[in-house]
Formats: sequence, structure tokens, C-alpha cells
Amino acid sequence: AENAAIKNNRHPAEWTDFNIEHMKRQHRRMGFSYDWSREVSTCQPDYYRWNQWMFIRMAEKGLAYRKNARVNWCDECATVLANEQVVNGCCWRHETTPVHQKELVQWFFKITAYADQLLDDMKQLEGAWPDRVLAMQRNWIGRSEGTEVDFTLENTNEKIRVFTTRVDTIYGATCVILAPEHPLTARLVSGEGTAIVKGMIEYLANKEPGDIEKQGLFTGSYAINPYNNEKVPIWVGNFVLMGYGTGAIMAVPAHDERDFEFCTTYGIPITPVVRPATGEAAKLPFCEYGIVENSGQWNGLETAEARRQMTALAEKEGFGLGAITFRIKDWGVSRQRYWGTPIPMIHCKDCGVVPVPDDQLTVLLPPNAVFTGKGRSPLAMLPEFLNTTCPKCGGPAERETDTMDTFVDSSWYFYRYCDNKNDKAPFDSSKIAYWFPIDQYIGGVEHAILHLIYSRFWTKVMRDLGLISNDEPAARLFTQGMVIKDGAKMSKSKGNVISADSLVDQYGADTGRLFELFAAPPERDLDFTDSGAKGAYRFIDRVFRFVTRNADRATETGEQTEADRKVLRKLHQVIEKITVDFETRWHFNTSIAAFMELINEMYANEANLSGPVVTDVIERVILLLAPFAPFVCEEMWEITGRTGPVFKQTWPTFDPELAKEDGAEVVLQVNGKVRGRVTVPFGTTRDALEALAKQDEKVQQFIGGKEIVKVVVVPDKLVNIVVKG
RNA sequence: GCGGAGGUGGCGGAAUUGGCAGACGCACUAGCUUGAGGUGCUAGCGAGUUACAUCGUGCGGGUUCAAGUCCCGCUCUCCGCACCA
Repeated sequence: AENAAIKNNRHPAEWTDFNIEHMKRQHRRMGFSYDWSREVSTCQPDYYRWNQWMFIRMAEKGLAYRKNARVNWCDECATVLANEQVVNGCCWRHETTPVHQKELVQWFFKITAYADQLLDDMKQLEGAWPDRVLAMQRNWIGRSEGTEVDFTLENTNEKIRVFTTRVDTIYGATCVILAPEHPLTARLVSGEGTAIVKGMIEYLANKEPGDIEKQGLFTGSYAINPYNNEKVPIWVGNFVLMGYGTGAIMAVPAHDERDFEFCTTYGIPITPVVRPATGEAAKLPFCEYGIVENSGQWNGLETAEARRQMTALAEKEGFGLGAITFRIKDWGVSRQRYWGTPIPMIHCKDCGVVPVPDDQLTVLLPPNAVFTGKGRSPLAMLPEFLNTTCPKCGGPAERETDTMDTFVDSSWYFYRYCDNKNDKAPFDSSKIAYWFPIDQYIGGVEHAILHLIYSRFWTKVMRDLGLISNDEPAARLFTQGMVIKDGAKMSKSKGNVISADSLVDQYGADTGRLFELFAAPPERDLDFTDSGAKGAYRFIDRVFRFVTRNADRATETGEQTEADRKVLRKLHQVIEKITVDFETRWHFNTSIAAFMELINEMYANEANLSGPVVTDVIERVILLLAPFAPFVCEEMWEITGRTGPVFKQTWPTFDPELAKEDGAEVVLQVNGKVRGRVTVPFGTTRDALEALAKQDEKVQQFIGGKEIVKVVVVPDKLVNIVVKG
């Protein structure tokens, strides 16, 4: 079949299946034992075992724990989702299915304990990870420094703790606002109010984030400001988040836009307490920073200083403290799915939650699960899985039926890769010390706050467990762009997907590869166009034609020609360029452009090339193109009588002498404008260049009768004559 | 609103260290080849001009012999987050 294809001069595009078979054959010939039918998967039972082992170690340290929580729930998946897996209020796997809240007992990883480290260690990643990924993580972790202050519920000793970053504006606080879910809300509000609060919660749950209208309800109660003992009304506000800070805020309408909006809506007074610093214009309508006023003993202080001093007072008097709040929450890892690592915990009536002993791992998934897509996890419906005995007391007990989020697998699979046959431990630490951190990690930006934050967390946990010594999983990160079609990200719901299969059917896999690499540098999104793919197809054809019709010229004799020298020079320049592109910046689009220039040069000189040179050039051309279009290169390699697979050959080297141009082309400028050019031997002296420039006819036209102010000479590059008048 | 990345021909993009703007490709135009062309080849292709001068990298300034590249100010586009107190 191979030979028939060549004889019939079949087009490369038709070779796809044929070539896959061919590659397999090559592999067998070379004695590779890779089993093409088997996919590598992280979800192997031995991997479950080490996930479970890790989970138990984390539980021992309090880093894995169980609590009752309001969690995100996707009806489509019939499972819980982590906060990171909620995108625009919808499930990350079902972009149009809104997530809603459910109250459940769930397992969590204490990623919040590492919030500061995740933030601080970004210093190690600066410049080596893309800025936008670091920015997204910083934003997601959401550290903010502020003060917690206790207001007192009027006529009681009960404290209402609020979190603020601007305690310096507390004299301007004209009300305290509670989140609808705040425990105090239920106690202060009764009758009709209860229904209103319930309405607020429902309103929030069903509203797209971004266009939520502020709703408020006066509780009828008042709170005392500990700084000035003034009483302010207590409200409930739908825009106050229970999950952030303390779930209660003080509103300073004069200096905060959101508070202003709320207070003007409900007729709550506005008291300014900050004026602009001297010499600074008032920033309207909100003066955020400046000098404190209307604030008793603090008047005249700069806002930042007031903040420090007032926090210190709160700590001294015991009604508050400096506090750091994070936006990131603990990672909910329980899933009510069948797939995923079973959580290795046992619930005993008497002993509580007991981990499965190490020597009883792996807890395997039962093979006979029934999938209803409803109710409890499939595991909970199987008595043979569910019912067990307590490892501690031997009494009857139930297994945990939740499985782990599959992001657990991806958080450390690359460590297991280094020692994947180890059945004594997750891995041998010395092997990790050899390989880690990963020199270069490549992936999509969509994982910025999912996989890329989880794996950083997991690395720190394993380090603290004494398993590894690196702080970060990957020294460098590269995020590739997406394929865009008709101005939009390819997605099934938009129906604008170009499948790899159809591209392969139409043009062949090499064309698809070459087009993708040529259309844009890899970090950028690339626009798919059919004509662009056609261009790549045409180019491969062009290379193929040249190679096949010059394939058997090796035995020709003859002198080296001028054409030979030209083509060889270009060849060596291009080898250098592609080599450097590969080793440094990965701008394969420019590599391919250079390669195209080489092919153009070969076509232009084809008639005058000598046999030995053209044979030599063809060999290296195939080697150079192979990374971009491997299938057709394997074919050309065989057609031209060469043996062994291309991918086992060594990369061509370049000879700087052959790559060198005959001379330097020097640009002649007058007042920075190009007026001529000369070709000179490399290393021509400054004086000689200046003289040459002044002799140039065109240059003389422009300097004639004018005073030469200055002459700038850059050897081998340019001469710029500056004239006046 | 906050954060990040960008703006170069009709289009995708190149210019890596401040030194010829527009490499390479697509599209387009003309010609050749062909029985035919969804093939191949040759030439042209930023604007303007008969030609030259000239103008030209989002806009306005600046530094420099020289700026797409450096500095200051603005603007628009895309992406992420967003009532985070």
C-alpha cells in the first residue's frame, strides 16, 4: 500500500489513516512497546489509593474536615460544586444551568489556611507565570486588610461585629447593615419582616449577578458605635454577603458609593468625615482619602494614619481588632458522583468519623452501581458498599459515600508520574527532588483559579507533610490561546466548532497542525479561517513536489554553483532561526515563515542547483519541517530513500560561516530618512562608511549646500548624516 | 468599579537589543500555462502622486541623530473579577 501510494503520487491529505498505521509499524520495528490501545489515565485504582492516603494525612492535620454548609448544587450534574467551579452563576460543565444553594454536610480542604502563602509565593512566579494568571489568583484569594469593630445592640450587651477596611470613616457610619442570612437578622426581624427577608434571599438566588437592586429593611433596633457612643439604626440589606467578613457592615454613605446608593434610597442620613488633603482637588462625588474631620479627637489626621491609630485604640479598649479577610473559601471536595476517588472515611454511631486504616486501602468503587441521576450518590444505594464495620470498635458502621472532586486527581498527578509504579508510597521523595519543580507547564488559562490554584495548594500541603521540598509545582507556566471562529470562542452551544476530524478529513492532520502553528504565536487566540487552512495545504504540496521531483539527483556530478551558495546560505540561516525559536520563544509562526522563505529560494534557484547540494538541502528541509508536519515528512524521508523514522534523527546543525551574508548592507540616511544603501565587507571602519555615505549620489542631493551637524555611524548597519538649513 | 492584555495594510500577522515598518501567508489585480480550472507559474499589491517630494504603526505631547519599540497624558477593544465593605 505504501509503495502504491507513492507510485500513484497520492496527495498527502489522503494519507492520514495510512500514516497512523505507518507510525505504528515504525514503532514496532524500533521495538517500542507502547500500547496504542491504552489511554493513560489518572483514575486507576492505585491512584485512588494514594488520593485516599493523602486525604487521611490531611484529615490528621485538620486540613480535611467535614462541616454542614450551604453549597453550590448543579441539578444537571446532581452534585455539589466548588466555588471555583461556578462560572457566572452556572456550572462549569453546564454553562446554562444555574447553580443553586443547598444545605449539606460536606468535606472540605482547608485551602484558606494557605491563603497567605499562596499569595506570598507568587513572588517566585512573577515573570515566569503570565501576569493575568497571577492577577486572577490574587483577585480570587482576595486578601484585604481592615478592622473588625463591635457595635453594641442597644439596651443589651450583645455585640454586632462588623468588618471594615475604613475604620477611619466610622464617625460617618449612619447605620449598621446585616446580611439577610445573619443570625441576628432572624431575631431582630419578625412578622411581615421575616417574609421580606426571605424574599431578599430568594431574589438574590435567582438574580444574575451584576444587576441586583439594593433592597433594605429597618429592623427597628439600634446599635451603639463604640468610638462615639452614638446610636445608629440596624438594617438588613440584600447586598451584604454572609460569606464575607462578618456578614455585617457599617454604612458610610458619604465616602462609599454602595452605601450612598443604599442610604439615599432609604433616607438614611449622610455625614461627611473626610475632606481632601490640602492642595488636592475634591474627587466627586466621593472623597475616599484625605484628612479626617467631624471625628472628635481624630480630626486632622491623614486617613491612613487615622486607620492605624483607631485600630490600635479598638484593640486597647477591647472592642475590635485589626483583621485580614480573604475572599477565598475552603475547597469543597465532596461529590455525589460515582466516578472519583471514594472518600476513605467510615461513620460509626459510637466513634464518629473514623478514617479507613492505611492497610485497608484502596476503597474501590463497586462495579455494579446503578445510575439514576437522582437522589443520593450511586454508592449510597449499594448496601454491600455502604455497610461495613468500624475499624475502631468493630461495630456496624457506614462508609462515606461521597467521592472526591476530580480536581483532586489533577492536583498532584504530575508528582505520581515521576514514580507511578510505587506501591509503598505515593512516590519516592528523592525522585521528586530530582524532577521538581516542573520546568515548564503548559495549559489553558481557564484553569487559572481551578487546577492552577489547587495544585499550588496541594504542593504546599505535601511539603508540610514532609513529602517534598519544593514550594511551587511549576517554575514556569505558559497559557496557550484558544481557537476563535467568526469572532467567538469555539463552543458546542454556538455551533461554530471546527472539529479536528473534519479538518483531517478535508486536508490531513499535517495541514491542520501547520495552519494552527502558522496563524498566530501560541499564546494568542487564533482565528480559524478556511482559506488559511487551504494555504497551509498548498504549502505542504509545494514542498512535496520539490522533494519528489528532485529525489534522485544524489549521484549527479558538477561544480557548486552560485545558486547552490544562495540556497545553502538561506538553509543555514533558517536552521539557526528555527532552532532559536524552539529553544527560546516558541513563535512557531515565524519559524514557519522562515521555512517558507527557504522553499521560495529553492524554487527560484531550482534549475541551477547541483545534484549533491539539492540532495543535502532536501534532507535538512525534511528534518526542519518534521516537527510541524510529521506525517508527510516521514513519507518524504522514505520516498527519498532514507531509512529510520525522522523523529529519531538528530536535529540539523547550522554552520555560521555558510549562513553569513557576503557583506553588510548599510543604510544611508540623511536626517533619519533613508536615501541610499551600500553593500560593504563586514567590519568596514566608521571612517570608511562615513566617506562612502558622503560619496553617494543620492545622499549628496540631500546634503548639498547644507551644514553637516553630526554623523552617526553604526558599523555594518547604517550611517545617518544630520544636516541643518 | 478593580485587575490583566492589547490597538501595525482589505485580513492573520512580522519587525527578538531604539537603527530600512509591513517578513511570511491569505484575499485581490493583471499576465502566462491549460480543452477546462476550486491546478501551477510570473508580476503587482499601505496612502498619495505622471513622477518626485511627502504622509503612514489608536489619539495628543515628550526624549533621541533615529521611536511600532522608551517616557507622560488620553482613548478604544478584548479577557477575568465584580455590591468583597
